[in-house]
Amino acid sequence: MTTPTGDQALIKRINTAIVLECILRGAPLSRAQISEQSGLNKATVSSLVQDLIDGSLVREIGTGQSSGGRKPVMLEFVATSGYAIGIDLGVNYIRGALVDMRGEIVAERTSSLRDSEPGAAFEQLCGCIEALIAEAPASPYGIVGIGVGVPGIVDENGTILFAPNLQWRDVPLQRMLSERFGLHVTIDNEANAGALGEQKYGAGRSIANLVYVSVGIGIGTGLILHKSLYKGSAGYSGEMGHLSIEAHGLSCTCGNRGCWELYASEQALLKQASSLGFGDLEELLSAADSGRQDVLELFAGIGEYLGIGIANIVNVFNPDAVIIGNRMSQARPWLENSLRQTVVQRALGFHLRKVQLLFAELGERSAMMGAAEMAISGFFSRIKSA
Amino acid sequence: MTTPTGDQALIKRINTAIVLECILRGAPLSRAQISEQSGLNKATVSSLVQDLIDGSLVREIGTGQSSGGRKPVMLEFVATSGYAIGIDLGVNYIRGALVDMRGEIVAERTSSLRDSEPGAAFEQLCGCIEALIAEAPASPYGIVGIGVGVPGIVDENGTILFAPNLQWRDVPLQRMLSERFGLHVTIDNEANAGALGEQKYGAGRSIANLVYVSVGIGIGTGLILHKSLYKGSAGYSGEMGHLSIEAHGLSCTCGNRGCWELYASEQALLKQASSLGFGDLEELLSAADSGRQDVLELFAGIGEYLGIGIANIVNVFNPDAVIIGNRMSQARPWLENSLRQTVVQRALGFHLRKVQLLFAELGERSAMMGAAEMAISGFFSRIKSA
DNA sequence: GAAACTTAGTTTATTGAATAGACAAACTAA
DNA sequence: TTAGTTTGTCTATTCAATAAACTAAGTTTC
Repeated sequence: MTTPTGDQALIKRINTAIVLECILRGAPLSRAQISEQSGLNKATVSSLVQDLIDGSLVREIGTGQSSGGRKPVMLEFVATSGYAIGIDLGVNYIRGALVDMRGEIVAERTSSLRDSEPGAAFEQLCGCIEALIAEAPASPYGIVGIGVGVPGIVDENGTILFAPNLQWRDVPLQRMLSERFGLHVTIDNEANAGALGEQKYGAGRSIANLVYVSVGIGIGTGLILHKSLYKGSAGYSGEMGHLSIEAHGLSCTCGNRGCWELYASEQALLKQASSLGFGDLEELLSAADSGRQDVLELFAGIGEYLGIGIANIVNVFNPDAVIIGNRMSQARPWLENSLRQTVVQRALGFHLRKVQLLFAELGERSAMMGAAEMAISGFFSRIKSA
Repeated sequence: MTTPTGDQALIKRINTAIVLECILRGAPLSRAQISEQSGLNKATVSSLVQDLIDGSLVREIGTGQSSGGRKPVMLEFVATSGYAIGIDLGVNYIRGALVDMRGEIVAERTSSLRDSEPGAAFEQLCGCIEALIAEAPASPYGIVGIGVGVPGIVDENGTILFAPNLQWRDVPLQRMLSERFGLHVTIDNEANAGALGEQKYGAGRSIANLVYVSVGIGIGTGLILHKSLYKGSAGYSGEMGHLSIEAHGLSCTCGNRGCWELYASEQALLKQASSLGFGDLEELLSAADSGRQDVLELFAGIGEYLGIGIANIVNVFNPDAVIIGNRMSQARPWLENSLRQTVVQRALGFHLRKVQLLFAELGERSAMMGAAEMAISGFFSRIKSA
């Protein structure tokens, strides 16, 4: 009633998960190797592997190299046992992908958001999802779920409480999508999705504690602590864009003053750049690329402010890595120096021994891949508890 | 080898823990009630309870009220099955307690630290521990462990890497104490210990996500996320005293600028108060108590700066509660208004719906009780895995 | 006050998961 | 060929949880 009680089914779930994990990590490997790596008895492994084969999640792919005895039968995860949809719903675009169970992209669609009003945007979103579903090959489990990253605060029921740049309030996107498609739907904010994406498929692969800093129009952060997303008490932690770094600085629409994102986001950059005659990030990037001094100084300034906030993050979380993602990560060449210098100057020495400063490997796909990962891991946790 | 594999012993450990948890929570209750609350079968509960009785951790205390059938045999946890030592090693004091397994204080000793040089302090600490051990009644498990909270950064091996106000560096306190006493020793920093103490025995009882802000000479924080201490990658997270709240503010010894503790700690208060002719916190408290206007304004100012940092904490962690502890919590009557006002003004509205702002209930005993709790929970996790 | 119900806790037989160890299958090396 | 090795399965055993029957000890009802 209260706590999940322990019985034999629990053991089996645990051990099945261990076996599956071994296969996912170790690519082609034999039952004997799984037994050795996991510490499980050979007989146990055989039995669990058989169940996984019966469940179409694993298959035999012929014999491997002998090392002086009987040849091993190699196993691999069946990446095509099902497919997941990952969506990055941006302020002015929709980016979606159909991925297999290993996160390989099978189909991808990007379109600009024609009308950000909730009703119209929802229809466009559904269109994108339908098109992706139509491209899915036949598979044992079909579409295992839909994950969506959104630029706003999401509660534990998948309702978008507030998306400032879309001007949305209280949009129950999870319910809407699951009613429409009859599939499992997970909604989370763009930064959490990005964090998951980088942790699973990108720069932070298998790092236990990392902070993903999504620097776009605003700044969002996704926290992965002890290998899992930390969401706070009501599901909306990580609003670090509104960390105050100047107690008596600029007033922010959030009610606070001196919020980080007023100094270090794309918006902050563009505001300063407007007096130089630049209108968007792309123009600034190419100007920097061609070496314009004033633009380089602009980027260095943003880098410094990013560093101030990141030093705070490092001091608070002592993470293994901080990953800078979203649009601003494209400016890496012109940010990195001043950013690193500031962090080294400002973070406590003990932390610096270990923390890595990384840039997103998936580029603009971090959030989309993370959204897909939410769907995939949702599927795995369902089959584990069934 | 890698992952802990699941077997029947694991089930038994899990279920024993569930049963014990029920008994710890539900005070006197019967086997039948445990079965109902936990969902475990009556027979299973009977068997596990018998093991716990054999292990002296639980005892029968006679029959209870019948509700229309056979009278139940009531069970309770044997709080005196063992004792733990909890120590708060301060900058200028040593506070220690002998507590039973339920955290009731059996004996307590406080002394001022005569000489903060590591060798001398260690001897005084050992003296305190010896005296407390001598007061322990005979019990099945004896002294189950020693927990120590220290004002500094501690690594995963219980070595004090750096304690600025004690001027200690690289003191392997855990090894020193466990060699001396032959007991299990846990060391953690004072803020982590305080967080644990308040979460287990104080204002934050059974709250899942809380941030304990220890406002003393400096500011430290202890993070309890998902009901367990979050320690970061190397064991020293939570250095929020060095969160920069004024990007271009005062220079701090840590290398950063505008650190929170330069504006909101006891040290900050005393610095401002010196021009008014006050030398320590106690004088200021009594002046405030007698209504001196300038002193009240001083406290209000500190309250505001505390609020600025706490608003940041709330935005970052979305905790269920923030608990203000250590010496400055005594100033609650004169801080609370300006503090609450600032937090309400600066934290994002969504968070405020849920977050509670609390003051430490254990007062100066938070860290000591948390240290004892570290020893007790260490004991429980040992008997679970044995 | 006896019969009928209720509740507490134990006993018994069963289920199912993991395991050790025996074993068969399939290979290498000499 | 023969000896040794490695892989994977089979068999008997152990152990924890469980359902169901059962004993024990009450209360309620008429």
